[in-house]
Amino acid sequence: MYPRSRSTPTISQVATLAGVNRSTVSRAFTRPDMLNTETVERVMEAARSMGYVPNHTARALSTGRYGNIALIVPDVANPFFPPLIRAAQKELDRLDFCLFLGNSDEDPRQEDRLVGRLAGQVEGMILASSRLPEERIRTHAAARPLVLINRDIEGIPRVLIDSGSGVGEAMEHLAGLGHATVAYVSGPANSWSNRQRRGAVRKAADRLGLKHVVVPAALPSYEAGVAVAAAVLRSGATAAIAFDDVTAHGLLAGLAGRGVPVPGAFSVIGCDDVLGAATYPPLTTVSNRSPQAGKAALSLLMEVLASRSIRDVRYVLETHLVVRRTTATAPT
Amino acid sequence: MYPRSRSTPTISQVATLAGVNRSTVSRAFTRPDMLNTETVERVMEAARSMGYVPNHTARALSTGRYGNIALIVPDVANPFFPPLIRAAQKELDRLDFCLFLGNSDEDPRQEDRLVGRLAGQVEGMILASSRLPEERIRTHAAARPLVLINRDIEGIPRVLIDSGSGVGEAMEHLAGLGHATVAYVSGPANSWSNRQRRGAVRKAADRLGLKHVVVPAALPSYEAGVAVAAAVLRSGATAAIAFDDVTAHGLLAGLAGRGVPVPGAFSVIGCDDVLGAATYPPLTTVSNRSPQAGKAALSLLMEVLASRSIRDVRYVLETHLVVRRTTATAPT
DNA sequence: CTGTTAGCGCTTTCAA
DNA sequence: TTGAAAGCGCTAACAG
Repeated sequence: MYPRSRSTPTISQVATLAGVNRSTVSRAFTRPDMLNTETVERVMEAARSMGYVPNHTARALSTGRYGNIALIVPDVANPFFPPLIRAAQKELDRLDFCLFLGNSDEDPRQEDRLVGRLAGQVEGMILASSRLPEERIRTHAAARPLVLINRDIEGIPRVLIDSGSGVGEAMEHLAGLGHATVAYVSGPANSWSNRQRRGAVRKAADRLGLKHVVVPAALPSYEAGVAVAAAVLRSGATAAIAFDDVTAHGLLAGLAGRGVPVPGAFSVIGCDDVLGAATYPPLTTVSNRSPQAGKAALSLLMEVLASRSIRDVRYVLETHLVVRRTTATAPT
Repeated sequence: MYPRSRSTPTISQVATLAGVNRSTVSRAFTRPDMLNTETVERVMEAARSMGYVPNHTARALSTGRYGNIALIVPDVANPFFPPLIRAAQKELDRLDFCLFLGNSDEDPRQEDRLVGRLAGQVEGMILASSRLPEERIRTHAAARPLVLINRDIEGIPRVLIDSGSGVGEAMEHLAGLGHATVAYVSGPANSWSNRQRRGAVRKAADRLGLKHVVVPAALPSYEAGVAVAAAVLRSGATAAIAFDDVTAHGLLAGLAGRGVPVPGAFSVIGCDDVLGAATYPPLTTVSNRSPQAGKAALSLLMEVLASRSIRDVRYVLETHLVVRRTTATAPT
């Protein structure tokens, strides 16, 4: 059996033993400077002798300061997020905060549910790549400190990884290699990053005089990438930019499965650089800024917490093209 | 500013709107069966219209049930853990629990700090691949429900991924290919999995009449794998089994950098199958059971919570060899 | 400096 | 089936 909650000494018990009022015990722990030195000592001695530890939950309920924040992501297992989570954690440790992690499984309803469940025990939240409709996000943001990653909503503090810059470079790279039409393998419909990347492809295509087609993949997953290979080939493109590295990786496999040599017969570019040089051939991709995004989002959130007010911050992280070995001259 | 009273509706506000007592609202959420069906509906309707969600913290203070559990891992960014985390999350959602995530950064002191910080707000914790000394784990386990993953301590409920079975198969595979001496590239010194894998290599080597050498890698990381390549080559082995896929992947790169063709001149086997077929050549490895481990650990923890007592459960998940393309006949 | 007095938001007897 | 009332453990005005 584990010691029941009853067995944990409360502030009152300590107060009785020390012969002071409960508030004095409270102050001995939170503002010892307000108290007589020997009073503090007496209280601390009593506390120590009983093994008293302040109850985090009671304190949180009373102060509204939870010492917790929540980070909600669509899929922990998507390699884009772990570095972001890790970076956020690192900052939180310094601040003596705890981290709630939520996994929405790419489902807006699940995400909404998580926000609700977590709301009562955190001081603020970070929504990474939120799939929620803008209106829901605004509602939540009005109720509590909230910072967005890769979601661009005016009036809500947000950190954006501008893959547009990198995607632009990718298009130039492709144009330089003589590709005339490129396919964009799209990601989740309600993903801001997806819209941004699709837009960057279109804009660059116009600027560079290339043709482009959009080939939708259901989810950002390896399997979806494999499945989309046929459609990509059918599109008449000689190169593809995929929503992310995971999808690109699947596409690579799908292409290989159809006997299409990369980069000889077809060029592929990913996004987010999460696979490193692990694919074969090593994937040309757009750089990854997710750790920086995690850190920046946390700093922003802490600022908001400190000031108790929302500034309309829009923090943008630039990306660039990382050329590896899945791109080459267009086939003739 | 985030208005305090306006922000999150409380049970009282819902009660007023629904024209019932606070306790009735409470019951509508916790024991609807105790109430008149239409009362429940009226309350729920009011709650929905205000966006009311029960406050976890207040509930916890009142009931002593926190509805939170903590999962501590050495490194979220190590691909072994995200699937495990995801699996745990999925179960928790069903149970309406929230998940605290702790990242110890492979540092026992940090892990200890996390346990302390989290202890006061969770009903139980799961320590995955804990780097803590046994004595610290026992202390923590005595104070609260605790389940271990990949750490074998008698008397504490634990889920073990038996990579021993898979490593044994790997050794047989290598022996069948004519390799006479194999290197084990070891992982973190205080990792149970590492000890287990090293032991399995030794045992199989004895059984099969092979020679084996242990080559230590500092951390389970790509970089460490690259760095260890020279030592592996120097060891006289013609094949290596690495502590995990990430290390194996680095080793592959290190070998390639030295002009050693794999599998022609050297065979490599990983562990945990976290890279899928993403490496080149696709990595022969030992299968991954981490999602099952996450799910099992959570079930175990919930059992402990329900029974309020510790059973000495030792739940073992078997693994097997996944042959891909980094192993071949020993060079002559 | 320290005690008094209200709560924080919710659950849970005990009555009605 | 529902309401009234008493806390859960702690903090925070407000006195003194």
